[in-house]
Amino acid sequence: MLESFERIERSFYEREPLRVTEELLGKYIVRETPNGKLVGKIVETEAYIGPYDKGSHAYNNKRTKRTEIQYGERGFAYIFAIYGKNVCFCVVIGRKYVPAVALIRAVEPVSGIELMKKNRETEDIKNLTNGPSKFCQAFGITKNDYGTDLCTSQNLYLVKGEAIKSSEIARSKRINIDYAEEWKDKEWRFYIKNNEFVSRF
DNA sequence: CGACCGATCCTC
DNA sequence: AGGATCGGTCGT
Repeated sequence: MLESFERIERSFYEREPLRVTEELLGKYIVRETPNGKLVGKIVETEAYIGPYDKGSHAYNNKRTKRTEIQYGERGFAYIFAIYGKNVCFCVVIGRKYVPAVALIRAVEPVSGIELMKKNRETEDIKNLTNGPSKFCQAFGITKNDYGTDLCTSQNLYLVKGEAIKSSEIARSKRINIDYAEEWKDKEWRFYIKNNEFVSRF
């Protein structure tokens, strides 16, 4: 299935942010753990483009300890805590000093499903990875993974997958950013049509 | 150091 | 539809 298992190189991320966000669909995220390997196919993403996007943590170039990684090179992991126990996983896709990230909102479980069930404490496959924090929980992603270089890490990385036809891709407004004023209506969310692991239909 | 609040999830 | 839950951030 993953014969090629070719890691995504940095040049993939070094392109126009919305295009990268869309083309992450169909790629695979791999997590190596002492208890086994977890693999998921990315089925839903969102773009956050800091300098002018009021939905972004780095809006107006806000630079704090949390957002610092967004100001570095592309292909690194931006992970943030939200609502207590939860974290979300993003990939830095803005060129140096220009904060921008692609949020991975949902993946389709591919392998390591038993371990995902254990991590999520549920047997319901549909409920393992169909949300940004659910997927992180299933994959054991924590704040410790903040700043990981996805192009060189042995524990957490992205690999090439099937190209998704544009006719199979849907686009919409982003989720849960009502505070973002005029930017909340930007259609910067991408997902694979009719995929049952997308967070919301 | 206290207060506010969220790129969510879960249960009702 | 509403509560849980706590780290990041900022103001005092």
